[in-house]
This record gives sequence, structure tokens and C-alpha cells, in this order.
Amino acid sequence: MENKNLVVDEEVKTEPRDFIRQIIDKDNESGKYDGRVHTRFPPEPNGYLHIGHAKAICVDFGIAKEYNGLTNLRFDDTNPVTEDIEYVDSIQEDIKWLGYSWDDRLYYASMYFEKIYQYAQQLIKKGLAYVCSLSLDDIREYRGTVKEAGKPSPDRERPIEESLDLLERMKNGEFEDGAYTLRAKIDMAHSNMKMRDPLIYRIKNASHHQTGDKWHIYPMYDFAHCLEDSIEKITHSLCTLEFQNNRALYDWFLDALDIYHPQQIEFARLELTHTVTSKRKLKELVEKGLVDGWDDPRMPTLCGLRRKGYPAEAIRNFCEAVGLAKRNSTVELALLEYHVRQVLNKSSLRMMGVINPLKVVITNYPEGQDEWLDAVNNPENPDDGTRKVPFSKELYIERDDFMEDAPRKFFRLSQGREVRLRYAYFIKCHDIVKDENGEIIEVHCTYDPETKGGNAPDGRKVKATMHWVSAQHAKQVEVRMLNNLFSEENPNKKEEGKTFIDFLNPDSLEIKTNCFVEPELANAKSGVNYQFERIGYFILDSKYSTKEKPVFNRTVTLKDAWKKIKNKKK
RNA sequence: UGGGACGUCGACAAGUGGUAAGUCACAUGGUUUUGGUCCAUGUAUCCGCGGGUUCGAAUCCUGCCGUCCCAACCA
Repeated sequence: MENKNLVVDEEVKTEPRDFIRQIIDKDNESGKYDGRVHTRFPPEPNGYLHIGHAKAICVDFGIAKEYNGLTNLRFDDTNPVTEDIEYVDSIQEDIKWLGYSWDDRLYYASMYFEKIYQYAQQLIKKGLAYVCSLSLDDIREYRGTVKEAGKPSPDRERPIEESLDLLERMKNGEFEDGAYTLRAKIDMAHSNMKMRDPLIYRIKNASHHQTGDKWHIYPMYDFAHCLEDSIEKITHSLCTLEFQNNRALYDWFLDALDIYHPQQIEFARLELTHTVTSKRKLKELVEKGLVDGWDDPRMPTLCGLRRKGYPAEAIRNFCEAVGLAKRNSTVELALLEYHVRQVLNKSSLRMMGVINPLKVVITNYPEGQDEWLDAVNNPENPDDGTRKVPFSKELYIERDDFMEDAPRKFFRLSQGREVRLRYAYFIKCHDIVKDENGEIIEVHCTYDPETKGGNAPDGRKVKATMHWVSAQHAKQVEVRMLNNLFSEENPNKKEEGKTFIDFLNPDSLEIKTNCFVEPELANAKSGVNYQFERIGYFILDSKYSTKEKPVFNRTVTLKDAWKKIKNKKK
């Protein structure tokens, strides 16, 4: 009886649906778009994609995929002066890397310029648009404020024929930038500022990366976007919250023109702690040389995260976990890192590497001898097999793994203590060597030959298993310890006399040049994530690494229980 | 003459009148040749605040309070 109830419960339980999926479910039920789901991802090619865009991409492409629908990639290239072909290339690369495909549906707003122009003419003919000669300043003044109504432009009643003629001449390049604009005739007293006779076209005598010098006028976002969606027969036009006010205009244009009408739905954008995602700020970091370009591994850009070693799958899982709602929120970096560790733990080959070396001499190990021991490549995946690691008289261990006056909770190496060297032997420390400054430069140990492979025949236990490398066999490499770009959780916070630059983490990049890795890692492959056991995940840097001098980036640390204990004591 | 949206655990987030899901973080145990992974357990008598309706309210009504967005010829 009890069992039966349990089964019923499980059947009834459904995955939580976010509000957008609920809307689509309803639309499908009512047959609103004949069951079609067709979304679009519409970036303006004026910057590199970052983690915030990743959410939008996962939403746009992910949801459509779920419903067996389609997603278009569309460059919203309506402002030639801010855009560049460099960005249209990088954006495509990043979307592909994230794992999504637009198949052959790659569009540009600029492909529709002719059509959009005709729609503008229609609007004029319907008496719903006019050419305005007000200057930029005057337009602003005439618009009024949020609490006061605006006043009509003197050109508001310009005859249709005249507006048509003027628009044609604007298009032909007869006027200077700013001389005229085309405006929708809506309501200068509307409580929604976006509805106070918004601009439809402005003159820009600028060369466009797609259309060259063909056009001298370019449509504004609000006019172009709804038309693009309509032309492409988009069903659900998903965008971020700041466009909520624009929706009234979106609907107004499509109603005025009486054409196919997609629905715009807004959701909260993704904000992350310890970083910035505003295009302006990212650009400032690059231009001031505070980072090593857009793909600096500390940047939240997709190319930066990729270079740092974040797997695309982890970013997708993260976006899924973050959810979809209308509440502005900032997600903790810890959640992203959790998902990175999660996928890396399953897939990464384990290797041994020492970041801060301390020499260990095995005093009872024969001089000149070495032996190659078996090591498991990935305990999470036996199919990855094993490899050989060399052992010899002189080794390196991590400095943090030895402590002279060790507290009770410190399980690692210390005088008189026995520990296991992973896949090798138990060793016991009997001596330390210091330099004139009192700093430990060498640790002397004995090993127990009976414990080869790491097990004691007498069943003796040790508290710690440590990583190590053989000094004579190890490869010296450079390792870049990447930390949060900002030490402040919220670098955007307003503080007297400070900007986000002041919250930069001075230790965001620690370059370690005296690191040693096991021979296998001398042949590390680019683009492959490795786990340095007990330390973290690492990947060859795509920019600075060479065969002779490998450079590794630390993708993310392993969780560190000891660090927590240590810090608690302080 | 202001308008539009939003307030549920430290961070996200379900919940749609029947008595507060889940994830991360945190804490405690267990397993472990990574102080990793994995597993188990614990963590909101309460849903911004105050009234009201109801047998019953996070869900409905009402009044406050708070946060975000809008006055680019940006998107």
C-alpha cells in the first residue's frame, strides 16, 4: 500500500517549469503558432560574447531544441559605427564552441534594410510617421521628462508627400548626419517614454561592414527588431528585462503595419559575483592593458573562459542550474565553479605536478637507481587505463605538504611522521636541512621497500597520501595560478571616489616558473584538461605555451578541506 | 503624469487557495592510495511589512516599504 503511493507520487511529480516554458506550453496547447517554436539569438556585433550571453544562448537555442523548434542566429547590425567584422566572426566561433547550431539560418538585420525601408514608407503613408528636423538637443527637450508630458515637434503634421520625399533624400545621402530623423507619430504625452514619438531612422553617413556605402540612413533598434522577428516568422522573441518598456513599441509597429506578430518575452539577465559583464567595462580592461586582451583567462568572455579551461558543457549545465525568472539576481561564482569541477572530475586525466617544490632525499634509496610505477589515469573512468611514473632517490613534493611544527590536524609530512607517496612508497621523515635564513631547503626521509605501490603488508595505515615527482625525470614548466579578477564580490558597487578598477584583485594572476611535472605531462595536448592531483585542474595556455616551455593555466582549484581547517584556526 | 517590472534560506529557484521542492554554499558523519569524488544527515513554523477575505493564504484583496528599468540620432 505504501509502495503504491510512492510510485503514484513519483509519476505526478514533474520537472519545475520556468515561466517561459509555461507560456510556450500554453501556446502549443492553444495552437497559437501551429505548435511551432522558433527563436532567435540576435547579438549586435560590437563586442565579444561573455558568460551573460551564454545564458541567453542557452535559453534561445536550448528551449527551441527542447520543443523540436529552430533558432536563427541574427546579427542585429543596425549601427555601423560601433560594429566590426571581427566581432561577427568571434560570436559565431563562441556559439559553436558552446555547442549550438543555427544550421543555415544565419541572418543580418542589414539583409532586410530594403524591406525595412519600405515598411517605413508605409508608416508615413498611413500618417503614422513623419520626418523631423529637430536637433538632438531639441528632441530631448521636446520629449519631456518621466513626470511631465512632452510637446509635439513642429514637423509632426508635415504632409505625407513631403516626408516621403525627405526620407528618400535622406536615404540618398543628401544630408549631413543629424539633419533629419524619421519618427513614429504616437503620443508625446505617453507615460511610457519609449512611446513619445520614437525615432525610426537616423542619418549616418558611415560605411557598414555588410552593406558598405549603400545606405546613409539606418533603422533604430525598436523599429528594426520587431520587423526582423516578423520577417523571420519568429514565434517567441526572448530578450532581457531592460526591454520590457520597449515591448509596447514592438507591438505598436507590428499592429500599425498589420503583419505577422511574434511575442516578446523578457527574462532576467545573468550577473555573476567577482566579475563585470558590461561591455563598456570589459572594453576598458582591455584598452587600459589591465588584462591580456579579450581572451585573457581571467575575463568572463567565452573566449577567456575557454582559454582558462572551462568546458562548454559546464557552462551549459551552469546556465541550466541558474534557472529562468524575472527577478534581477547575481549568482555566486561558486556555482559556476561547482559545475566546472563536476564535468572535469568525470573527464580529466590525473597527473602529478608540484607547484612549489621542496626537495626530498630518500636516504636509504640506492643512488642512481630508478623504477617506473603504475599510476591510475582516472579513477572515475577505468577505461582511461594506467601510466608509468618514475621514482628515484631525489624527489620534489609540495612545500605545503611539509610542516616543521605540525598541529594535530595536519596529516601530512613532518619529522617522525610517515606518509604515503601516491602509487609509490611510505616514507618517513628523519631530518631537515635549512639554509642560513632558517628556511627548509631539503627534507630527508627513509622509504619502506615493503610498501611498493602504496600498501603496507602489515596493514599499517597512514593519514596522508601525497603527490610527488622524481627530480631527475621531471619537466620544469610554468604554471599560471588564476584567481578572481576582482577581489570584491560586487565590483559594480558604488563607493565614494572609487570605480570598478579599484576593486581589481592584485593577485588575480600568479605566475609560477619553478614547477615540476611528471614526464607524461611533458607531452600534454593542447585543449585537454588535466587534473594535477590534490591541486586543481589545468590546461595548456593556447597563447604562451610552447613545446619547449609549456605554460599551464589553472582552470579551477580542487575543493580544499585542509585550507578550511587551517583558516578556521587563525 | 509618471509608467513598467520584481521582492520565498547566505546565493539561485520551485510553488498558481490545501499547510514551504531542488541546487550551490555551509555544518556533521561515512567510504576513499587525491583533506578530491561519492554517500548520508542537518539547516526558512516561515514567504518584504501591516491589515483583510477564507475552515484554510507565499498564493486572493488592500495599504505601505524596498530594489531594478525607461527621458541615446545605442542595442
